[in-house]
Amino acid sequence: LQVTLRPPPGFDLIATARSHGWYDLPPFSFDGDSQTLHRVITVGGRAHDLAIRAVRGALRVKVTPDAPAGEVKSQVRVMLRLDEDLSSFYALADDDPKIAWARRRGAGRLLRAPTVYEDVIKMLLTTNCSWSLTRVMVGRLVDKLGDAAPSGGRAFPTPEAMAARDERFYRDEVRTGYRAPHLVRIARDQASGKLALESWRDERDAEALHDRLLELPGIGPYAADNLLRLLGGYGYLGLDSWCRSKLKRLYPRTRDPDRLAERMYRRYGVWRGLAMWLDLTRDWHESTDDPLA
DNA sequence: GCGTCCAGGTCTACC
DNA sequence: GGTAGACCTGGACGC
Repeated sequence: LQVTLRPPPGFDLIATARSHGWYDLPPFSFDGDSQTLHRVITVGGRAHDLAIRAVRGALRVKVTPDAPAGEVKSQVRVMLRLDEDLSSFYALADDDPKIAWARRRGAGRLLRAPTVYEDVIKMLLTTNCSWSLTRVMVGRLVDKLGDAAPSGGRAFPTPEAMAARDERFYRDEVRTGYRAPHLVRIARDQASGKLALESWRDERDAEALHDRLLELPGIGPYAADNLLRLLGGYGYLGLDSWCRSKLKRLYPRTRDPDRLAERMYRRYGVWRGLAMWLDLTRDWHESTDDPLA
């Protein structure tokens, strides 16, 4: 099956795919040579391969095996944020020499998973470790519990599949260390209905949502700020060791990157988290090299 | 080959 | 409300 989507004006697939590290974690992968974003999604309990390419202003999605086009389109729209309105952010950025490039480049849409659940689990696996360890932990989780697609790649595990395993499994086999009990609790609460993470996409009160994110086990300020971005709230900076070191590199005269960021992006108000992220990742969009290689 | 450090932090106990 | 210390893993680094 092949489906076609009409992206909004100015949309750029490459800038969206490589907007942050998610493209580097399965079930996403990005092929720089063919400029194709690959992804395994689950539709009707089965794993399907997607290959997403930009062709003459449209998005072409090859789906294997066939799946209902409407369901594929709706998952692609969520992942690529096709329905997000960034016009008021770009209006602010146009006056800022540091970030005015973003509109021209089509940057600003942050890639996300088709489910909030997947984003939460992955964000938890980025905490207190190197990016290479995040990649290893997510890879093992997907390999061991995800359903296989025709390509041999696997879908992200469902909450039910994850809930069926215990803490030992996440310690000894996925090797997530002290994060294991958090994974079990989030998976079981989501599978049982005690948590309803997918409904959080409809929450428009960013502060209330931020508070709820912080209540999740293993999710602290860094992870909550960044998850909120994936839910459409950009008012928090989500500073981590990578951001701080990049801020120091870009602005070597600063001694306190936290204060600098607080001051420098304040004018963006509810968009300040996005403004900072784009400022820090500008070089990712200026080169075809993989920034995470 | 071995020890140390720290990376896209969080939580608890204690002041 | 502020802070020290514990917590898994694996890659980088120095010796």
